[in-house]
Amino acid sequence: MGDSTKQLDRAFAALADPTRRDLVARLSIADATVGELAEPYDVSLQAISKHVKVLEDAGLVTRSKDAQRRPVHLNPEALDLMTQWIERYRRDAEARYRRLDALLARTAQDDEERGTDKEQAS
Amino acid sequence: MGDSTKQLDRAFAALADPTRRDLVARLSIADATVGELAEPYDVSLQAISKHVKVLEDAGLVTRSKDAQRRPVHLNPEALDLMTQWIERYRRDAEARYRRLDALLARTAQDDEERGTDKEQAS
DNA sequence: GTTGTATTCAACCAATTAGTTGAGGACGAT
DNA sequence: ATCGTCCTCAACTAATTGGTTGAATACAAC
Repeated sequence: MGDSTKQLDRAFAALADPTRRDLVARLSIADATVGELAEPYDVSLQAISKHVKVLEDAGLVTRSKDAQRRPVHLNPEALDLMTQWIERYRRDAEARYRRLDALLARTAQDDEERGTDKEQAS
Repeated sequence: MGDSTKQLDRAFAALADPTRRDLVARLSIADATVGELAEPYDVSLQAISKHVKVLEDAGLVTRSKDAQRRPVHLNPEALDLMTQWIERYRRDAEARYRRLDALLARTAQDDEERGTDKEQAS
């Protein structure tokens, strides 16, 4: 199992939680310490610390050291990895459906021209 | 809690599993029945059926009825919803870091021009 | 050195999840 | 009507997860 597999596992799992998505949204505006991040929620500071650790293990954020503070910093490259995975397959699927739609439209037009309603093209 | 919140919860959680990501990858090529999907893996058919249900509850796939078969069909729009969420915040973060980098570069240049190496800007 | 602040570690609990096996439902073919 | 096929439902298990509280660490400041 490739290494990027586990990375994607963790990244998608990390964003599956609404609190963690909210943290990411806030970190896209500005870096913040764990304490600052925890302030708006009515869960314990430790719970938020855990959430940040999940984001960190997923590679979505990094932490630096500033005295006893640990400023959390969003890592856009990890987000980019996710979109690239998704977009690859979304594009394939959409291209396929466009081709299928075009084929169906052409077939329907042919039928109409021939005045047929329910025939096999053999 | 918004409705799109739960949708995103489920979609991200669904793609957090490597087997389910593999299913999505294969469905981007062609629709397939549960039996066909299950064939390559060495887990039970029921396990794959459950995985497909998770993808379905997340809105990532739909199922039609063809006799006793249930062809599974990838839904690119759900994937699009995910990329839109991610890209919004990725763009914000990257724009912010670009601005910060530019500022730092400018400051470093100013320092150099003044011949200073480690000074506070008041 | 003692105090205060910022954060993590550890142990625990309840809920969820990915897997199993066994039974059952829906449908086509004979 | 019965048989085989495709698939889901139900019940169970083991592992993971999001939350809790209490103790410990790291550092600045006094």
